[in-house]
Amino acid sequence: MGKDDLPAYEKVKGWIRQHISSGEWRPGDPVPSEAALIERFGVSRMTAHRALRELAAEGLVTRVQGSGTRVAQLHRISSQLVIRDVHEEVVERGHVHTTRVLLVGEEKAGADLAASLGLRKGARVFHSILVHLENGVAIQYEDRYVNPAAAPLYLQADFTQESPTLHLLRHAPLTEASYAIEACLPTEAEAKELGIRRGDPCLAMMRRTVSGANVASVARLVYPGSRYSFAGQFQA
Amino acid sequence: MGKDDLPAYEKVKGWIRQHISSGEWRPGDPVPSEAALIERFGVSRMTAHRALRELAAEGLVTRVQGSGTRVAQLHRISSQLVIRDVHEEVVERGHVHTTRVLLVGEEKAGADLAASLGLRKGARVFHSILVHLENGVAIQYEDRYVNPAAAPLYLQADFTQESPTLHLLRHAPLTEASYAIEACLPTEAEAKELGIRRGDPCLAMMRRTVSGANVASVARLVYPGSRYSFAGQFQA
DNA sequence: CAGTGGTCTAGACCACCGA
DNA sequence: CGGTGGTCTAGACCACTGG
Repeated sequence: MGKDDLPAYEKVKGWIRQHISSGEWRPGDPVPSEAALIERFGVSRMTAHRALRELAAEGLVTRVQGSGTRVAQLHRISSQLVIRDVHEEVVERGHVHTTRVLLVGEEKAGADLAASLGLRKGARVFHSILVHLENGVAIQYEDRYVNPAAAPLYLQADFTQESPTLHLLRHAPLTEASYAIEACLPTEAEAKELGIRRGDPCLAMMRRTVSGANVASVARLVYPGSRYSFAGQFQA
Repeated sequence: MGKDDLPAYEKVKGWIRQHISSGEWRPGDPVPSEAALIERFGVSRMTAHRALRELAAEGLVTRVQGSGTRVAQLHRISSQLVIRDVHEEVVERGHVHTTRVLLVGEEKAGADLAASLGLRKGARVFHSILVHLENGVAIQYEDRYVNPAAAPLYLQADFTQESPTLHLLRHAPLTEASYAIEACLPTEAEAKELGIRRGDPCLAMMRRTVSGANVASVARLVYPGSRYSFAGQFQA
């Protein structure tokens, strides 16, 4: 069992994958055509086609109508960068997550902020500043602005029990997000709250989330460089 | 035209996608079954199935055999972080990429390095240090160790013409990679070559690539924080 | 022109879930 | 048990590529 009960298209995919990762078929080399696979595996064309189509979607082969299928030139290094709720992440490591709430309130948006949130200048926005601690050590300074239209109950939330990220996910399902990760030095306030020096490098993530028709939130998350890194991996 | 000549399965996908991203169908809500889509769109089951299967692969819906298809819980922001060849990236921005080669040579690996590369302590390894410039401005300091077994011709390469990444992709097709992104301060050498001050924060990426049975390379890539960021986005 | 991939159909059998 | 999704086939028409 095991390999025997794999679907036919998976067998075909595995066979091709093996020839590629073993180096037998080099980038640019032709991959057997659908007709050839039909003969070799005794499958229908739809099945052979699905195998090749999925390999193309995975970036392992390149297909050109009328020309054929070839081993892809560059296997890009890519990886799913998953941005998660801090609370979830810390708890999963078996550690204790606590939150220090520095500010929860309402403000009038300046021009830049209003533009980011898709609101008029001077519109009411919610503002929160928190520090997240892992086993008592500060790992993230979270400065967040929220669009009241997306999460009207934001100010009532108890952020020591429910993180802002979680509150937003619950009340404003995510449809779109963009982010940028930069290196920076902490502001004076950030350094003080994180318990680091002004000269200690930090990772800063700017994140903007959209829920349906509204921009839900813009946040700046600052991580002490010495205590946090983004990691990931990629497998062919 | 335009939307009219889309394949049927794309029309079905678009229709479902629209209902989800507009917020009309919330996470957990049921998505029309294959049978329902067959009726509504007048397509065959294979076509309806393909639409739902691809949406599931994209993470937009969840399918459970015997139960049905539902809108996925989008409770994590995730996005394809693509790590690309610097040269390609710069050229794509319409800028000029140049390289300053600081070192190309052979060394004996210390214990840590040997372990990373899967070699014995004291084994021969290739070592290169380069600076990549975009329109004459340094954007990346690349310190790389290469396993001779994976790329025997590494020392002969002209890195002003072919970046180390590209050379490795050509001679040692990528099968696996892992990375970590951190914030750090540059070393004295890095600061000097990048034209920044010792106190300027940087992004550092540690990258380890595997090709077939060999670890191909370990690299440390340092980016000036003021000139580079990793960005991405996620769309439902 | 022959060979390739892109799409689509109408049926089929199976495994699974929930009432 | 009926409804669901997972897989598969045999055949079809089309668009594109290359010699």
